[in-house]
Amino acid sequence: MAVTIKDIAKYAGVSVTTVSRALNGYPDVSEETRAKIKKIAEELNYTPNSIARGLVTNKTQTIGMVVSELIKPGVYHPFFLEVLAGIKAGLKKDRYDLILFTVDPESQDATSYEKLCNDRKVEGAIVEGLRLSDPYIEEIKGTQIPTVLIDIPILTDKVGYVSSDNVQAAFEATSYLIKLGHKNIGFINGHKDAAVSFERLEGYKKALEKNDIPYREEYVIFADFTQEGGYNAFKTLIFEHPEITAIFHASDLMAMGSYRAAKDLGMRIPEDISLVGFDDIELASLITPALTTIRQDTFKMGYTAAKHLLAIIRGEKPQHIVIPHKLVVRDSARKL
Amino acid sequence: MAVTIKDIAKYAGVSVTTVSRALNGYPDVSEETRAKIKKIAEELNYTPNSIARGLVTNKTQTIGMVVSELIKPGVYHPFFLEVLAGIKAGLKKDRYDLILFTVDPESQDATSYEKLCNDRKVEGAIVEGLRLSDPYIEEIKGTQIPTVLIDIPILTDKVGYVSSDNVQAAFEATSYLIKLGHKNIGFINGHKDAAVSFERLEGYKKALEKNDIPYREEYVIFADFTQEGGYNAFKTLIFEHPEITAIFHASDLMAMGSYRAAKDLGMRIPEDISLVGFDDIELASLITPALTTIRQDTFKMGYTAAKHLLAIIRGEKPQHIVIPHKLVVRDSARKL
DNA sequence: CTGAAAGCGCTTACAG
DNA sequence: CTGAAAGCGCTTACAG
Repeated sequence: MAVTIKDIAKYAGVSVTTVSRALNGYPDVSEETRAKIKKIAEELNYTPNSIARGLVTNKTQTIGMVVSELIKPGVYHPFFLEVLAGIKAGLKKDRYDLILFTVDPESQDATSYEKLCNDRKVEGAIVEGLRLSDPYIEEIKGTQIPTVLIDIPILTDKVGYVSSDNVQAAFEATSYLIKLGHKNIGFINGHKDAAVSFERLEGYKKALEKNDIPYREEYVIFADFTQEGGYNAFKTLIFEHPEITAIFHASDLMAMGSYRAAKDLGMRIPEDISLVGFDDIELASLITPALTTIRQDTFKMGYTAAKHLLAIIRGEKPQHIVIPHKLVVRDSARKL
Repeated sequence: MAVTIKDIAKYAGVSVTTVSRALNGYPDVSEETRAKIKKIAEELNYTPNSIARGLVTNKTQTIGMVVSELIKPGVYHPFFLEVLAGIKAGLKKDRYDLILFTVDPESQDATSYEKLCNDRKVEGAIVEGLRLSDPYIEEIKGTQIPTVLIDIPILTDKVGYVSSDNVQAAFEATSYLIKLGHKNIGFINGHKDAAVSFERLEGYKKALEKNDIPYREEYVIFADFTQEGGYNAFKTLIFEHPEITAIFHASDLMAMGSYRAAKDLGMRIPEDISLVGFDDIELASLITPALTTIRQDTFKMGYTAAKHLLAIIRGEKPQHIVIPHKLVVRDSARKL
């Protein structure tokens, strides 16, 4: 049906060996023969069969992307798309293709991480959005499959990861509020099943400490990165600690929840309460007042993850790569 | 290296033929043999090599998703993720995997649609986000590769498509404004390179016509589905036609632009101007006032596209499948 | 510079 | 119910 290397060989009057070598740019074939073969290949509209090649070379030129819960509201949802775009961009030059795996507890029962990757013979995988308690996490710690994680700190001889400097970012956000004159600063954090939550908490604490503001555990609420979580946490914080004048959030989505809660309580932003978010999702600049937040370069996270994965596949040593962030000052926090 | 069917055959003392048949559930193998083989396969942690199987069966159990401009702001961006989640869900039962192709003018010069699909031997493809002027569009009209498009009307013996009833949806949105008492209704449409723009325009016109309101071409502005486009279009409409009391938008993103423009002009929503959007992106319910809009069931669009593609691959006849939409009334339009 | 041959891991008529 | 053999489309030592 489709034209094969064999057809070309027949037309050109050479062996399939020569055709293969000519088309793959091997030097040991005369330019004349190569030209002839190339011309015929083009005329016949030949497309190499990547499956057949994959079988013999044991390389598929494919990497996997493993994510959980694609559209359930969660940590990574807001910028999944940008990370994905970054990954695709990072894979482009080396002509790797991307196969997308979405996993859930049910599928994970049936298929281990290694099996998932081996079934499709991906040469490596990028993993995003898994909770720390996810069964794949333990497996990845011991895997021999080249893997790069996003925002999940695991480093082995085959596994690296990419993330923002969450400690530093949270430190900057909190310091900014302190510089504005705030002393009673709440923190609406993500859930305890994400490494970033602990890192951001650490940054928050560091900023307080550096400015001699005592850390008060009751000012910190672990929500779940969602809007609803933020909404409830805001109310709790304000009811129980009316002296709070500013709140730092571990995600913009949770900050959106605070906007809603503030409105419900008749509080004005930033007159009555100053808010700072994390992520810089599209919404952040569109809402009124525009949200001051930490921008993560999510495209670059994806791009870097892809490049690093390719490097690991080539045999380089996995690393933790830090992607620069930035505090974006808008209108949701005021000077006290 | 990895364990193969041959290893199992050796351990079990049978031929590879029998192993293959036992593992694939063929009936013509004794239960005793099958049990033994299955047990050994499990013990050896055997994973079938899908590449090898693909080579002989000429089936890859893979479909492609073709999109352009993943993160550039555009029509499909706001709900790409949900469509994708729907596709994954639709593919799950039949155990098809998804390989993601992103295309741009440069890549399209080098690789035709057929070549893109044939290179990876995908059994079919779902296409989303191509402009009508995209070179792939013409190619898809003549392709023999099973294809399902999203929001792009092409119907051949191998190509079907899935979309909302855009005419009806725009008709309902406009009718809603008319019922509220509005007579001078502007329409900020998408660009002319999308089929949905023309369909929505038709629905807008139909609603006016049905209510004996003359259609005024100057009330319609073709923007580009983006926030900036909406912002500029709003200003133009309001400056040139201050009698306008309501505006229907072909996307929520453009409606967001109108929110911003209204704010800049000191106009209140809905007191001074009533707005209706299209899509129901997350933002729509979060912004103040919450945006009245048309909700598209984008998850279902993806799910249906996947199921339909599988059907076409099985030999069924391609169709145009319509996904139900819904007018979601919130606070951005008022009774006149 | 070129070709014959083996082999990648599987499936599938065909024969028994 | 089971096996020997051919073959899917390619790559790659090896020999010349």
